[in-house]
Amino acid sequence: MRPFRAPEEVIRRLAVYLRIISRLDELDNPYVSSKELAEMAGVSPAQVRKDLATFGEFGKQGVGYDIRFLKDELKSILNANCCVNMALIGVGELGMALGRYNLRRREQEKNYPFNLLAAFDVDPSKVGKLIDQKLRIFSMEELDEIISRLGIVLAMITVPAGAAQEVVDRCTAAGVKGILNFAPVTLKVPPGVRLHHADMTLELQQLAYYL
Amino acid sequence: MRPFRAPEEVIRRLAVYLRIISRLDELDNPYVSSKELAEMAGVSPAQVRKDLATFGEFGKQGVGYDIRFLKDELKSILNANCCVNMALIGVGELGMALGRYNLRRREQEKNYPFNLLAAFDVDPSKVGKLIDQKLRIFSMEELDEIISRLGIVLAMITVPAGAAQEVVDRCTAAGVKGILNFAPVTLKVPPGVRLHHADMTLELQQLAYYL
DNA sequence: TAGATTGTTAATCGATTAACAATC
DNA sequence: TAGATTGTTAATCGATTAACAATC
Repeated sequence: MRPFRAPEEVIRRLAVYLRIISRLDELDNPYVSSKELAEMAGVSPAQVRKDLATFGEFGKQGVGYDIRFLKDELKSILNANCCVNMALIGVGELGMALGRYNLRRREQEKNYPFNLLAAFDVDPSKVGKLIDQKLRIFSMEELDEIISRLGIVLAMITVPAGAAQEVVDRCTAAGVKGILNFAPVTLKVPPGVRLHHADMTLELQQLAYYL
Repeated sequence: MRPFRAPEEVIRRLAVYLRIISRLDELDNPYVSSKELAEMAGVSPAQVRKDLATFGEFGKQGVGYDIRFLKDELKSILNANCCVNMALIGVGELGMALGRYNLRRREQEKNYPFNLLAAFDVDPSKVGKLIDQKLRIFSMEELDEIISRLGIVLAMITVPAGAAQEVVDRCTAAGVKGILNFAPVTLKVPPGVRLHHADMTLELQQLAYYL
């Protein structure tokens, strides 16, 4: 049990490498070189080797990386070989679209690890309904109990900006360890909880600068 | 004509600062200190001063930053005081949700700079329809001509992963300078074009690592 | 003036790149 | 073996933090 955590740039790229080699047909060629992988990921070969070396020695000199082996190792590093239980907080239009997108990928892709188990909304007319005959919408009052009971560790937050901090506080208190926030607002989380942003407007503003 | 481009970390934080001071009431207190701004943005005061100093001297020693003045300066730096013409490529469920979200913010927020002018989809049953009685869906064949004619510089890509690269190629050929990609795939863009990713699955995979 | 806070410089930290010995 | 490619070390680059003189 080491408290070692790799830098997030490395983890992001590992996820990209995993996506790429998952699409490679290992029957065609069972090995891939850092040069090839780098080309497909849009980074340098040295970066690929450095990133992988963070977690071990996965390659063979003169040959490259065994695709099937590397795939399994990356999945193991990224916790992508087990189920990750998730909740969706806020079933507005965006939340609904993201929720259904997730359910569909979960059905269609074998080994898609993200398992959306519960949705929540303040609107009483939505509570009790099912999304795609599968995902139940609970009231906000039930949030703490459901999250604890179902062992939910990740939450996607698609509530209005003004409500986001309170939602985050309640989620983390109930045991959520990672949050993906779509609301255009800065949030605080307790130590040990990871917060990522998927804020469309912030991305657009960055793009606008470089015009 | 400045060939100077600030690092994207700085630009992202400037966008955050702008969002924060836009919510501050300058009648309450017309000045904000780097300490206060840092607290609200979740960064260090030194970072705030360094970021702002990249573009000029906006503060007064012993006093802080004039909120209204800083707001205008940040808007000017980020190109957020003029209209930015955008297109939406791919009107699936996610594209529809993002498009409508944008139209709504454009209506409700004065000075929201992003102007969604056209949507595109391959599905003939969607072509010709309007989204929220405002945004017309064009066929993919019309993409090049519409983008050039309307002066569209940013594109949000919400097509399936397999179609994304071709869409990007056509957009950039037609004059698009910035792309926000929602498809789970690595893309190549020509020099001078900026590409950002808003890939939910990649974010979730990163979060899963830190569990 | 005295207290506060900026702008800036220097020190630190961390990530990327380049190079190459090890070795399949 | 000869050629290829890894894992790793050292060099480079860039970003963050700390400290403080300038000055409102």
